[in-house]
Amino acid sequence: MLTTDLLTVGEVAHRSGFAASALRFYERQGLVHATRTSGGQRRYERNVLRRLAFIRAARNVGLTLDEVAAALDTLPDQRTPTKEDWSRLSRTWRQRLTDEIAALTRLRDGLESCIGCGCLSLRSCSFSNPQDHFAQAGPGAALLPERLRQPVA
Amino acid sequence: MLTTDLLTVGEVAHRSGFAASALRFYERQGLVHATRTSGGQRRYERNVLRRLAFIRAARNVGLTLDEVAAALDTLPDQRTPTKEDWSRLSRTWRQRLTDEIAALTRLRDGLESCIGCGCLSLRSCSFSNPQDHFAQAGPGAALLPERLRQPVA
DNA sequence: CTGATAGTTGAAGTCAACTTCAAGTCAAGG
DNA sequence: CCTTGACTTGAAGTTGACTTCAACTATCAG
Repeated sequence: MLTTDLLTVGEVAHRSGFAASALRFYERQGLVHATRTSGGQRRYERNVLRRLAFIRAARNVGLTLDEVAAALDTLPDQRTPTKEDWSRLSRTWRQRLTDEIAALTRLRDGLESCIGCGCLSLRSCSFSNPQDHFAQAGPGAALLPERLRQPVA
Repeated sequence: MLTTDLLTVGEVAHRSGFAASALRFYERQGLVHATRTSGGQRRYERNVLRRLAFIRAARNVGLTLDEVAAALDTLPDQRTPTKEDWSRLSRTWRQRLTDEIAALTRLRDGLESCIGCGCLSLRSCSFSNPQDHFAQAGPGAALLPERLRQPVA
């Protein structure tokens, strides 16, 4: 490979929309790879852009970076996803989105039927208790899948 | 008011589904209030349960605690929300849910039309670039409203 | 060759919403 | 009175996904 078409971190940052610091972070996490110049600076192959696009898309769907890493690991030898991979992985994502949409819709419709009833504290209120079970959420960031499981006593 | 119907933090925790530590945290944040025994232990009035149900419902919709606090502040003199208040506030929530559902649906439909096309890196891919603008997200937890705005370059 | 611009590192900070901890104090049944 | 379980506090830790910082170093147009 010629050095001619290698990208600097700044170029990749600009073209991918990720901050340079995020690219360094992703590298530490093993999500992307870069070669180095003799002076130690990163040089990226062009296909990193597609890989980053894949990462961003996965993040948009709500995958954690660990999940993204796992997904990328299912690809033989770290290659950038092909059409087939994309199709396979995106089917899972579609299901995830569908589930989230369904959960949000249930929540909204429960709210709809609750407006004006003031029944917040009742167990029968579908808005307060969208999933009918008493899961305890852990600490940390409130992600969508978690917050759809919070019932009211 | 008689001391008879005041609740301990453990009782409130059990009946509200919030951990006792969360109740203490909410008190520091000014979201709930408790009187104290001569020995310094918390005693809650029964209506705190409705207030907590309100908080949980708001959290389920995706409001931050700051937003919940702001919402509770719109209630005259710290009283527990009435039917009217609940109705008023929940109308805003409904819109929020509707927006989130719409955003997720757009995302999924974009994905749908992209399956098999492998077009991830193209600007025209509605899945990679759901909002057609180039917003930079801040740090911190990936919340739903944020992650729907992440485009791919 | 030089100066501006861009890149390097590890460590520490950020944010939200809590939880966990250590070291002790209170309440109440027996 | 005593024991046991519930309660108290402030400080620090947790999680995920990064960002910021300080103190250098590399690259390259002119």
